[in-house]
Amino acid sequence: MDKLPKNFIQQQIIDDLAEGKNGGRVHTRFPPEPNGYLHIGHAKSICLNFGTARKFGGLTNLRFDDTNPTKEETEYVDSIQEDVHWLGFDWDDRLYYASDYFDKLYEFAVSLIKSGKAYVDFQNQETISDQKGVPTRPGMDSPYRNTSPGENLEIFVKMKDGFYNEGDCVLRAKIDMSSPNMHMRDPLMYRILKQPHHRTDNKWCIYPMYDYAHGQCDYWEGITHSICTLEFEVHRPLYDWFVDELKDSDYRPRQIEFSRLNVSYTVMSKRRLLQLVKENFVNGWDDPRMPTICGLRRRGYTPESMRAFSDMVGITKVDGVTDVAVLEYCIREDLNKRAQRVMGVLDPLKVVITNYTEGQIEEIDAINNPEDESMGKRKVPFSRELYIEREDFMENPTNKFYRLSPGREVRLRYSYFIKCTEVIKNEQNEVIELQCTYDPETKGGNSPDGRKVKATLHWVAVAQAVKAEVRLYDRLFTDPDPAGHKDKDLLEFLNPDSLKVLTECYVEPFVKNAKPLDNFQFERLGYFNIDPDSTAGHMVFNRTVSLKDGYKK
RNA sequence: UGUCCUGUGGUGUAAUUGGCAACACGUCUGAUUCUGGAUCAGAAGAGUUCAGGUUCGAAACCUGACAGGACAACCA
Repeated sequence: MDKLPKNFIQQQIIDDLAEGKNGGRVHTRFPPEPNGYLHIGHAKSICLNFGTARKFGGLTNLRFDDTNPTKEETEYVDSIQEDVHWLGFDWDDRLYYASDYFDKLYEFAVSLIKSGKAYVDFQNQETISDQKGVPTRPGMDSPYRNTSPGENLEIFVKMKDGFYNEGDCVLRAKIDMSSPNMHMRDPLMYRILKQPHHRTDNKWCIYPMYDYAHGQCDYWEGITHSICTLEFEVHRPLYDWFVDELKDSDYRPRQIEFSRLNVSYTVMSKRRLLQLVKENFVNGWDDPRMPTICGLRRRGYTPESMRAFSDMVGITKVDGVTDVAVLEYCIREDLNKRAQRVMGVLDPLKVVITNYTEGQIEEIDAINNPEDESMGKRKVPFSRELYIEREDFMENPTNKFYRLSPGREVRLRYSYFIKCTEVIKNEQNEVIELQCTYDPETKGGNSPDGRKVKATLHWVAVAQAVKAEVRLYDRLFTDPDPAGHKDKDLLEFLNPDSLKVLTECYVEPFVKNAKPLDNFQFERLGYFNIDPDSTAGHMVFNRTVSLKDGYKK
């Protein structure tokens, strides 16, 4: 984590340091608005902010950007802190809220009014908007633009004291109505919202706008590098304008923008994620199909894999879409080294070993993780009646299929070679059972005569297996860039098969005392974890990601 | 008919700041293997959006096009 790949932001920090700016300090902040759950794009920003500061021996604050009480809730504040911690980062005692600065922001507004740089505008929203003009044409001055500072101050105090109603008036900065940058055309600083705030309750009825609050909060916290996403690029002159009015030393925070993360086959905007939750297209913010941090956590992703992903995608100003395969690579790579192996059958087909003694049970040695010897071994029960994966049998095998078929010998992992002698079907001509013979000489999985088999199958013993529910997830959308079509609604691309619930699955008894979120590899199938819905009597697994499959039909 | 930003293999990034385009994912071979996984070895795939210019030399600098994005919430 300490040696992130070099990127343009680090280069700028190096340059700033070389110029001796800010006394050699590096101080960043992660400033979410508590209006939703964090997603993997935020994870990238968290890793960038905390990781960059750490690299330069600096600090990172967590700050809730809570300037709009109509959208913000304590539920989100709590989940955000949980997610940042889970990712492996800590802000020590530097937890801040924009609302901590409401008094100071008010005082600063008063000083701007006194120096004639802010005024109260009583026009309605539509009129103000019309006067702003359009990007290609200059705007017009408001008739309230030249109200005297004294009068403005009097009005602003009344605004704060609740004398006016929502929409009656706003406080605006007096900058430049003909600026080519729309954000400089006398931007709003305060609006009236007669709404309780999740932290300040009813103390305020005027609330600062983001643009008026952010740079000042950065300044008061001693932030040196205020990293945000590209859409704030055009806000930077305004950020600088307020900081210039405020600063009283050489220190100044600097805003740097990078491109937000997009991942193929999913969406990354809080608004759209909220829609998926509210309209029940998913089962909540932590639905394992969601790109939210809590969703990915529930799905089985580890903090390590998410940090690795964050490092891999890099930091630039280029708009693009990262292939979800990169994310999947990161979790496979991590879990391959760490996950406990176990055998589980998702679509069971019964196998009876006709020459195996009825009632006999053998405890077979199995390796817990071939990538990590220190994880040791476990015992797996073997008996006459087993389940194998239905797709591991083909009655009339194609030439690329080398698993079980009539007359063919394969290995059951860690146990014996078996040969299929008979296929039993029901009236619908469906295969319901296989009769096989085993070779007692092949115990442990190798034949003393050196004969080879082409396939090794996973299996579980019928009587000892734990019955489980397994939830298989597929991409939420069928289009690589579902939000990227101007003419089409995102919902048109919802994948109807993004969730498949299997209720007749069997897993070896080893998993019995596992806890929610524990990761496993089901051999030959993929990585699975225990869903929090799981109970002692009803185990529920999520498939985090399948194994790479080299078998092409 | 504005301002700002961005254009490098399929994808994401890199190129020590002007020195014959590198890495990762993905894809495809082969070896190996009691996971069709992992591992190992290798391959294909861009001449850097285009056109000019500066230079011994340009992905990088300049000019001009073209393409994409952001900006006209009392959202952040």
